[in-house]
Amino acid sequence: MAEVNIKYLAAKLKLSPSTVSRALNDSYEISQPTKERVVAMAKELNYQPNPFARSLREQKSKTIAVIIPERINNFFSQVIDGIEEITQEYGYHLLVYSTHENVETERKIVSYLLNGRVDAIVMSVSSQTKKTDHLETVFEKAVPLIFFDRICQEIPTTKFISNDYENGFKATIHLIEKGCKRIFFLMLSKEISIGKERLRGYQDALKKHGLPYEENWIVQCSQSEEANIKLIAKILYGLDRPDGILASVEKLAIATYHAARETKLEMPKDFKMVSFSNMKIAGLLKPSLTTISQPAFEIGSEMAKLLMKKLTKPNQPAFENKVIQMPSQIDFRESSN
Amino acid sequence: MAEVNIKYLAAKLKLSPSTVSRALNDSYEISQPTKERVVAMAKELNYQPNPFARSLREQKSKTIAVIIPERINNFFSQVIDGIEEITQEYGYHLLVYSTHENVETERKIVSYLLNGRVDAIVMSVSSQTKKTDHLETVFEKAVPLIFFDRICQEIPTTKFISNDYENGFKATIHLIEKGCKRIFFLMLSKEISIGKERLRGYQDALKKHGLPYEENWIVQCSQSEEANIKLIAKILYGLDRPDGILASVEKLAIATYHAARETKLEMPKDFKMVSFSNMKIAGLLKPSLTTISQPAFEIGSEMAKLLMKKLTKPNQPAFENKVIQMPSQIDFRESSN
DNA sequence: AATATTGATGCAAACGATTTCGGGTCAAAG
DNA sequence: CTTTGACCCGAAATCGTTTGCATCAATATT
Repeated sequence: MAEVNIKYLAAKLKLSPSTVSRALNDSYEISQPTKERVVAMAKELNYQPNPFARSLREQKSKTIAVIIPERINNFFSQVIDGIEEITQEYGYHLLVYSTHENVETERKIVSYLLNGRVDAIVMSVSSQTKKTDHLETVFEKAVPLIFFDRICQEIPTTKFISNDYENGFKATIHLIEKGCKRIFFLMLSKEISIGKERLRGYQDALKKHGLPYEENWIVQCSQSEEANIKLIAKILYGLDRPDGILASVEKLAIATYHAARETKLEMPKDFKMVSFSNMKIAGLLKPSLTTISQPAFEIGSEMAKLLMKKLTKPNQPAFENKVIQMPSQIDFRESSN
Repeated sequence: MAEVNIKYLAAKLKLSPSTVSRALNDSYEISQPTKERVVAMAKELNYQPNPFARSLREQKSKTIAVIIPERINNFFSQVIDGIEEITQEYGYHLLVYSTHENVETERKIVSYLLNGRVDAIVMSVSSQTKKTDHLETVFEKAVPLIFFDRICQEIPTTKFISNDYENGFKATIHLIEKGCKRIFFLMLSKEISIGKERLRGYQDALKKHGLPYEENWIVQCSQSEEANIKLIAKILYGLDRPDGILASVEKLAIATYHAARETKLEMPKDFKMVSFSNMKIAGLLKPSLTTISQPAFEIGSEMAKLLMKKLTKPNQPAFENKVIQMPSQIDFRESSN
């Protein structure tokens, strides 16, 4: 408990706390010899400035909050790795929260962060998020905010996504070219942005090829893995079952694999599938999965660069209200062949 | 910027800051009507106490650091989910750091945390960690510390692992029973604790069945995925190639899948494999993978419970120097059949 | 030679909360 | 009529930094 603080250091050096502080911060007001003396003593006593005192005084925390819908997800893990890559250089810390796709949790987390605990928030909204008043509050309180992947269009700030529309389109065209006529679209929720964009791409691709589609081809799944498997299995059992599936998120592709096992249907013979996914082992699945993978790490590092610029340089403007698209990569594999 | 603080609240209510503080903290010294008036006003103005002022005064941060070797790993993600499940009930925050299996990074991270920024540290050491002086410093500074999975025996605190020895043993026996005679053991590094325990189990199982093994059957892999694939492929190409593999961590099992592709060898025909892994989709691989999966979520939540007890109750003793084992589960699948 | 300037340092206030100490009121008890 | 104690509240110190302003000596300027 005998913490070595700046006062203790000052006493040891027979200087005032202010001089010590300035010396450690390399102020021009302090003479070179004094600086060296102070720095040496600080090192010797292993002095570590108290972060809270500093934060209180400076009104900044050197901490950034990252809010994601789920942790067990390669995409989000990679994004965080990308963020950390940049922020750690600047000595920033990362508070990571998972909403577990629950809006109430999301609201609670956000409310914890409005008191200055973090200097900025990076988030991907939950699939249940429809009302966005809690996010507007963040914006109004002038806490720098960046969205990625699951973005919130209503808030005028910078958002990072990949070319979702284009890839929804391309993936659908790919399935069509492979001979699919009845392509179903699996999505988590009508609310989330990426779902919508990918869906638009899907719809436009069908339209372009003059393929009609039924409303019930657009399947809304839930949070429960089991329920999703059941739902998809039911669809696969149906008389009017799909010969192609576009899964808008990884977990639905996995549910489809399980459903295919249950129904004893085989990809790509009985139906083909393409999925948005950042799974590294997509190529090792049976059958290997055709994926559209986002540049997750780069999305993270780009966001962090933007943040660091804003937070470490003086007089930075607020984030522009724009959407930055980073291209995904499509890897064709057995599941759609 | 017009932050509503306790002084502002006090002025509005024509009370002193101390009374407001007491009222909000439900002190017995404040009359019921006053309390209600204060709480109502606080709610109306959406007052949020400044966390740094509080932390500075209270000398605690309500924040816990979680340090893991890598983020893109189901096991660690699940552990963090388990930790969060408990800590969020208590209003604690989680700072998450990845060492990327790098000791230097680990040292740096740890040094950032010695100034009171966090109330406790939960960690799994990097595979490169051999010298442990930086961890001893944490212990000496009396920052509560818990290890899990990759533990550090030298530090006298509580550690959480699963029954690694037993499972290394069982997995090896299983391979032997399936007819394997030349079982190789893949590990990340000789340093890490779990590797050692799992290795002991492997060795004892062989010994029990009177099977000799060569020193070079114990394969030390690296951090580079590519290098690992090459190394394993080379082993599979060898004349004295294995007919069984026990992978002590998930990423080596995956590397083995890739190596098998390269060498055109097929599991389980040409060789069988069992791996420690928390992959959810082990059953969807080709071939599906026999796994030993740790109760990751429970390890996380148990650690968090212990932490919360220590941090929220008065006069708690330091963590006992003991290792708590939580049983893993083995799922037999095609790869070892 | 008197004054202005510069350089190096110290004093004290501030950041926003909690808490120790102490003061005042009022009713019941002595 | 005083004493006691319960009850309610405010002033001020405190946590560890940073920083505006004051101080004081030495040097530069006129």
